[in-house]
Amino acid sequence: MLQSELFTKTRKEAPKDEEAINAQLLARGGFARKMSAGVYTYLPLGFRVLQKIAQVVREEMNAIGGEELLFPALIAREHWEKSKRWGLRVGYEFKSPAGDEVGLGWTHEEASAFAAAQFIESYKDLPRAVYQIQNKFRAEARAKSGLLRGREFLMKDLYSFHADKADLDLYYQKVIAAYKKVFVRLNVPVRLTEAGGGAFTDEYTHEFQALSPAGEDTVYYCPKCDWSQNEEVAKVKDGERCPASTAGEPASSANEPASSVCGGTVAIARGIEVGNVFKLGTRYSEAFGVQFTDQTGSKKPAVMGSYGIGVSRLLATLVELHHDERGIIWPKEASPFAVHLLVLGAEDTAVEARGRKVYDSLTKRGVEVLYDDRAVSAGEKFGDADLLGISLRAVVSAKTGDKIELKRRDSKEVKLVTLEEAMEML
RNA sequence: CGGAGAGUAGUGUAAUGGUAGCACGAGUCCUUUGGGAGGAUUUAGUUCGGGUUCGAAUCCCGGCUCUCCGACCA
Repeated sequence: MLQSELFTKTRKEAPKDEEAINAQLLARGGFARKMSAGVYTYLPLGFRVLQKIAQVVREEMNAIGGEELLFPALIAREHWEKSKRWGLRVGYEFKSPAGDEVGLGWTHEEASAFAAAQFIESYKDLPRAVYQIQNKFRAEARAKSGLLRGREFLMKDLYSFHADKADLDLYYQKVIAAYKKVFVRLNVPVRLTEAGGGAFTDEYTHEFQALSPAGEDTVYYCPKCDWSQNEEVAKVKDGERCPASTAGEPASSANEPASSVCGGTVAIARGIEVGNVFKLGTRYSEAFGVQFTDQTGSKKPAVMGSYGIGVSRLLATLVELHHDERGIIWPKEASPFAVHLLVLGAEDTAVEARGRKVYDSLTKRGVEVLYDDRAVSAGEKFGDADLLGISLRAVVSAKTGDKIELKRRDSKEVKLVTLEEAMEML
């Protein structure tokens, strides 16, 4: 991609109606712009990041047997009525000019159960898991924190169906493991945190909390082990002894006797909820008739689970977690391009030709390159490179001779390599 | 939804009752090219509706929008 042809431009100053760091940097870089409170356009650069994140999520969901599909966003009132979730004042609900009453999907337990009911008939059809990556709509009373809490946001939601609770428990742990992989790949350290179920379930649930001052949840956690609870369910406060019975064990039960051997002291921090997992039981399968015949010939409702990752929230979280005074620092797997190639002094035709050759060679090899071919000063190119935060910067100029200067955005080190060496690395 | 604050060229800001100014951006021209360079020139604005006043960006009332705190919430 030639930067001179990019749809967006960067800005030196942040819009004054954005206070959150994620919104400021994303707006300045031309990744995303607000259209109204809590509603953002993902511009080409931001959309690329979103797709990178989605791809990581997709790979890990596929790895645990998830099948991707796409549910409708428009869900008729009758479906919400079945699960008694019409009129909850969580979603956008309205009557269309044609007279039909619909709710925009703020979650898809109804849609997934409706679909599953049509295909799950026997214990041989279980377990199954489907997921989608789709915009969710929520009537937030107050959108805030830039892209962290919007009224329309991109989410990955996975729904699983099981013959019994034991199988759900097994899959629940598989999803947790898969989520951990996602967050490791995206360089988002998380705490698996116990929490309440909100409008989804009465059971205890788990959230993946990325500790950050920008977060809106309050998390109690133990720095010495994995124990972590959302304040909405926490029975201890900061400064108290860690209630975990064993260090390193996932925080799976609040009711465990506190025969503490961890010895840590509970700390408090703000957290961004980037993922969550729910055991739904049979509430939705009963409402929608997701039934199967077991080995003995009797009919049973499937046991369900649902699991979410906020894809657009993750994008904002990445910015909150990884930035410096100059701009964003994208982790490699989320970077909109693999390489940001800068050519300096391109009015020298020899330099211009070398820059073009590097761009063509890398592109031909399948490397995604943003090529800054603009006729602007070196300072402006460097400034934009730092702001855009592409994980690897390459410079071609009179100074680099036949070589290419490489610098990772998250490092100060630069090294000179040949085009061949660069091709090897990428 | 309760409370607070803010809306001035594309962007960021000044002007507090008396000629709407500056910077950046954008256009044209010249110079410049390893950390947002310089000069010349052009462009473009008071959120909307009422009111007070000789006169309103400025004061008052109402609407709309945005931000922040709270409630709620992935």
